[in-house]
Order: sequence, then structure tokens, then C-alpha cells
Amino acid sequence: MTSSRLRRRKLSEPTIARLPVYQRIVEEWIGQERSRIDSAQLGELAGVTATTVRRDLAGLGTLGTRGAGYDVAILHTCIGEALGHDQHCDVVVIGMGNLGRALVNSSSFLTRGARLVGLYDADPLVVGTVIDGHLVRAIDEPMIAASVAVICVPASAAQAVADRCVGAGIHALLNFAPQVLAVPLGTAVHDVDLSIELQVLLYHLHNGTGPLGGGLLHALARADAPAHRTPPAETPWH
Amino acid sequence: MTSSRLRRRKLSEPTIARLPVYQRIVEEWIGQERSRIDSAQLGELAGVTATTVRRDLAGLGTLGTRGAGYDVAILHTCIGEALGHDQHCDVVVIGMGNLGRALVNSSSFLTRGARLVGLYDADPLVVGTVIDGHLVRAIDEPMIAASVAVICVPASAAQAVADRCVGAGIHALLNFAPQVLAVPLGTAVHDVDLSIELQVLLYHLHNGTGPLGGGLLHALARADAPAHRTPPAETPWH
DNA sequence: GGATGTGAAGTAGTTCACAGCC
DNA sequence: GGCTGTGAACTACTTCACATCC
Repeated sequence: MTSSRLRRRKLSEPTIARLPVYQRIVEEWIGQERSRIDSAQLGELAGVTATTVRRDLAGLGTLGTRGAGYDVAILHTCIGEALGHDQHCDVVVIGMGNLGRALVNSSSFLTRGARLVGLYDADPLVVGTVIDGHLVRAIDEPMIAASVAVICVPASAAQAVADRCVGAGIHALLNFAPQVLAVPLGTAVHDVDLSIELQVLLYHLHNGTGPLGGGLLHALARADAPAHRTPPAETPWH
Repeated sequence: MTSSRLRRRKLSEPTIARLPVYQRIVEEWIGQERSRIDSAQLGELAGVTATTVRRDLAGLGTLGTRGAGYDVAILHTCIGEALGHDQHCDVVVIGMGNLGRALVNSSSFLTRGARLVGLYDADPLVVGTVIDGHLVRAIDEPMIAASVAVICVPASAAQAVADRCVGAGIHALLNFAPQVLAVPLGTAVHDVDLSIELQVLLYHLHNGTGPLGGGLLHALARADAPAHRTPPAETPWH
């Protein structure tokens, strides 16, 4: 099908992390029935340079049209293919506290290539309830087959949960618990700490000069709000 | 205070993002009453090489003892100083849905350098309730003075909330809404997209080669990794 | 001996600048 | 004209290797 223009090159890690950002912007534009976008626009919205956008997208294949930018439908298809959105991975979420609920209820988290197949919790009051159409099972029930487990339990329970996942043949863990997990070789653990971004922001506040934004994911100031425009000269922080 | 050994060099962005990870590990060790750690141990727990640990820590000053590693108390003090934990920034959290509650209830998010000064929500049923000791105010009340706003509202409300924050003089936004925010120059927006981590994991699953191993932190530079204060008493790290 | 701290080398990522095509 | 795609230059970060100090 669409793959004629696709190039299957190895993508760099930063590029992979930016693709979902581009995808989200492209979906916004599709929702607004805008049909084309150029690298400068996409870069501004994503908070990266136009060159970076072009370099990233060129890694997927020849998606653009010289002189005319990118067709958003083509972008959507090709980024989706690169991220594996045409396939589906089975995902279980373990721990239905506030964070687990937030992820399951989120419109953006478990869409696009991920299929939720099971929810688990330890609390007897929660087990048996239905969240977003999914029955919550007891943590000590046999675990459903899945490719990825999302761990949202308290730190003190995280290692035991990880052990159960590995025992159930799940070799990719997305760990939201602030806890070092010991897993056998061959199991991937991806840790997410929600406090890191705040810590980095605080560091830059205290030290005056952050690069405006400074992360991989930041929306740079948009030029269409000239009323508040501050000169880039001195201490734009605080 | 202890600053004699401190060096106030500009730290690289990846280093800044790793410091909270080191800090959390150090706090675990302090909780276990272990007094020294070496770069190899710290690196293994953090998921980075020993050399990277030494390079990062050397950027803070001469913290170690050749032949004997690092004193965890000194590490804790100096990393804390580098991250600005001795000062505090006032933070408001806007949007008390599951995600906002998860952040406020988290033991690791609003500690260390951040002081929660206000909660806001749009839902009349939530306004007036108390969450973790803090009264929830209506989103249209005048906003309390703060340095940082954490935005946890739905995407459709995020821009309006950002505008209110800017109007209230808040120039650092941590945005959890999957929405591009337009802000005037001089305001920093840090976007955190929880779905990105899962997307990256899925990409690696589909493409065979993912980074694997048991460390806390893998090579990804941003929006990644942990930091946290362990509960008192024992922590089962195997 | 043993582990830090660091110049030097290597690698990865970004930005420049422009050729190529619409 | 405008904008993409990409070699070349540049910058940033990591890793190597070892001198240095306890």
C-alpha cells in the first residue's frame, strides 16, 4: 500500500521521540481540514527547528514536495507506519490509583498501536469494578498474555509486580513507580518519572538562564502574541 | 555551608536530568544507612556508565575521594544544592482530575524545591474540597502568585488556562495536556506527554532492537527517569 | 591497591548552506 | 519564487584511558 515512498532506515532515538509530537500536530491539522504543512510550521509547533523536522522526516522516506511542504495525510500515514500504528501491541495496566486511571482514561495514551487488554489492582474495593469499559482484575489472578505492562503501583509494590510480569512472559515494562526494578536480561524497563521535568524546570528557574524551553518537548513562544513580547535580552525567567 | 567544595559550572542538559535520578538512589542508600557509594554502583542503579556518573558529579565540584568513592551525605547535599532544593518555588496545580490528583498525592512530585501553594479546578463539585491538605479553588478565581503552574486540564481547556497563568504573571508552565500552547516570548513551556514513552517502547518492540537492561535510566535524554524520596524504614531493593 | 577526575578520542545529533525539484 | 532533502561543518555528549590522589 503506502509503502512505496517509505524508507526503512534506522531512526535515531531523539527522532523517534519526536515523531509522536509531529503526529499529534498533524492530527490537529487534519481535524482542522488543513491539507498541507511545511517544515517551518511543524517545527514551530513542535518546538524544534525546521531543519530538524526535515531531517527527521527524511529518515522515513521522501514524504514532502519541494516547494510545497508536506501533505498532512501522507505524513499521518507514514509516521503512523514508522511508529507501528498499523500493528497492535497488547498492554496491561497494573495499579488503578489516580495515575493508572489517568492513563486509561486518557484519549492519547492507549490509542495508536496499543490495545488495552487488562487492568489489575490490589485493592478489593477496586477489583471487580469497570474502568473505561474494562474490568479490573485482582493482582494475584493469572496475568493475561500481553507485550507491555504499565506499572502504576506504589514504589513498595513495584518489584513484586515486575516479577509477576516477567513470570507471565511480559518483557517490556513501562514503570511509573519511583523504584529501581531488578529484571532479568532480555526484559526492557522504561522508567518514567513525572517529577524530572519539574526538577529540570526548577533548576533553570534557580539558575536564571534556561534555554527558552530547553527540552525535547516544548512549544516555543509563538510570534503571534506581540502584546507580551519581551526582549530576549535579559532574564526572561521569573 | 558546605559550598566550599562546590563548583558552580554550567551543567549540561542531560546531566541536569540525571541528577534527580542520582539523588533518589542516594536517598535510598541513606535510608539503608549505607555511607559510601562508588561510581560503578551508582551507574548500575541509574542505568548509565560509571564514567558518566563521574563526569556528571565532577561538574558539581570535587565530591568524591579517590580510591574510596563518594560519601552519600555529601552527594545528597551537593546534588540538592545544584538542583536548588535549599530554595523553594511556589507551584500551583491546575486541573484536579486523576492526573492532577496523582501528582499532588505523589510523594516525589512536589517535594524538594517546590512548594504547593494552590490547587484549581473547573468542576463545582470539586471546588471547595480539600486534597492532600489543600483547598481546591475555582479556576476563575484570581490566581495566587506562583513561579510555576502545572497544567493538568483537558486539551480543550489548556490554552485558556495557559492564558490565565500568563496573565497572573506565571512564566514557567509544565504542561501535561496534549495540546500545543501559544504563549508570549519570555514564558517557558515544558510539555510532558505521557504517551510518548509508550510510543517509543512500542517502536522498539516492533523494530526488534530496544535498549534493554535493568537500570533506572536508559539513554533517552528527556522526559525519562526517576527521582524520589523513599519512605522511611526499609526499602526492598532485592 | 582502588577509585576519582579529566584530557583526548570517539560518536551522536544538530545546524548550515545549498543543490535540486516543484 | 518556495521548500525539500542532504553533504559538510559544527556542537554536544559519551567513552576511553590514564595520571592523580587517598
